Amino acid sequence: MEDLNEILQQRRDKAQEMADLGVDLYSNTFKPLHGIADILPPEAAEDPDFALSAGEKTIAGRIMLMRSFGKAAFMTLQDSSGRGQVYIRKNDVGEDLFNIFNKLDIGDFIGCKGTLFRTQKGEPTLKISTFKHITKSLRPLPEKHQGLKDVEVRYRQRYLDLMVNPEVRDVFKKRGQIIRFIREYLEERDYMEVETPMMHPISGGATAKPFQTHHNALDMDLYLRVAPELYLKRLLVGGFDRVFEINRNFRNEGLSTRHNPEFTMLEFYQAYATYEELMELTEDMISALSMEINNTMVIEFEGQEVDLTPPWKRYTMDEALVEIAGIKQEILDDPEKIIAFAKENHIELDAKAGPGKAKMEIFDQFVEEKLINPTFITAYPTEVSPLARCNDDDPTVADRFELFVTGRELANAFSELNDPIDQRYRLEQQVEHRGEDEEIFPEVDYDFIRALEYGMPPAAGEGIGIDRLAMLLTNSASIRDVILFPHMRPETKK
RNA sequence: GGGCCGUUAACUCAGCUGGUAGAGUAUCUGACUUUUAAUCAGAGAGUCGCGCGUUCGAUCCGCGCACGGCCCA
Repeated sequence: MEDLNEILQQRRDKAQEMADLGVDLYSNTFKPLHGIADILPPEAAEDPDFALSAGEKTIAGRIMLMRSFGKAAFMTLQDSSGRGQVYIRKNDVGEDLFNIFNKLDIGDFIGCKGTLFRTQKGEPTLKISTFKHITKSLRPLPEKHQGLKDVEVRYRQRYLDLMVNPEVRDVFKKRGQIIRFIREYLEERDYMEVETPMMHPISGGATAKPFQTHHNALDMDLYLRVAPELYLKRLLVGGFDRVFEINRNFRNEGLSTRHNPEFTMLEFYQAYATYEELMELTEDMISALSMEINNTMVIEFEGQEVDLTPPWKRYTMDEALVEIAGIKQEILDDPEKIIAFAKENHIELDAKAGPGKAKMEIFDQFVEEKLINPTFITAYPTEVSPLARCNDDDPTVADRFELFVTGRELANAFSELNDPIDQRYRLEQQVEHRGEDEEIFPEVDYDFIRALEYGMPPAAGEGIGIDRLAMLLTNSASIRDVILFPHMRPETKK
């Protein structure tokens, strides 16, 4: 027998009493016809001249609040449209139903029929002519004013968080709108949505620690994908000129306010485009998205103002290091001095790391966090861009950009390398120069090389972190606030 | 992995110099047919995260562990 505390036991006792009165505690026969906030919109409460809809209304929802007067009561009901007030009187519903009403708990679902009116204080309200109990709640809801604050409970029991914290519901509604907007935006531009494998025999497309798994029937090891890139490019080879995928990537690395082991990426590829055209597209898409979601291009994030109005600032990596970090150009021009500079600044570098890697690490440490308004950084060292096309005039840098906003990387894009000989060489170099890290498994994907040998049209491709984009547009400090069920350690039994 | 902080009733939080625990909400009982943090009267509700230690005595001090948060790597 479960050991129940007082409140849980009282709820169960009341449930039994209701059952004894002939109430089906978990019925599924009531069909709501109206959304609560649709017939009782918040603006109607503000505006005394707002005309309430006439006729009988049929709603269903969870009881969030109750104010009882003995023979009458007000309740606040909540459904997916929002909240609204209902009024019940013993005279209106009769003694039998009112007895059942007296057994209701906050948290129960009920269905109500009635008509709309305004109370003496002007609050639009549904006057109940009859109601039906729909679902019993056996646990008490969190406190009605303070809500649920304990972040651990909010993440572990997100259903509670969503139930009682309307602003959390809004964040996830916006997340859905963001993804829908991006889909429509790309489809309008003749991009086709595709799905590529989540389980890869070779972990490729990015340098990251993968999760490993095993297929029993085939007796083969597999990796959860760290990026879909190599498969999407195969589709360019196959003849789909514009493709995109919005899906999960998995990286077996630490957790932080910006990292969850599974996260959502948009990747898209466009044949005959260059990284410069993708900068234009990115500016246009994200600024339009901000208008769609927040009706403004000037948003607040963590107390600072961020202006998403295009055009956005552009720097080459060297320009950013000189102008923002104040590093002398002569250091950047000399591979030995760059590595020495990194070491002087306590940046740990792998023994085989070259000047490009050092430059990137210096950038991460001295520049990244200072890029608050959206900023494109271009001319990345080719050394750290194994899948990108080299610049025609300066092959030491790649035709690549990354986008930074609020000190965070938001997007990474480049003109794609489509020379199979060069690609094979660069991937083999990557394997050869792999670090001492035992948890990454660099391996050349020779089928990808073979695909390039058939000929991939020139193209540009980009990845945008959807979670970080959602953070930006919902003013959320932690990635856990935009992921419905963020990764947590197992709950310890209390 | 390191540093700092947190964990007390279902929820939000107090708890002094170590002396065996409090409030509001929620719940229960009673009153109340237009409230909206409804009101009024009364009541019940706790393994003070877990373990060990110090002490006559630990929610409080020390050590360890678990979970979480923030910062750093």
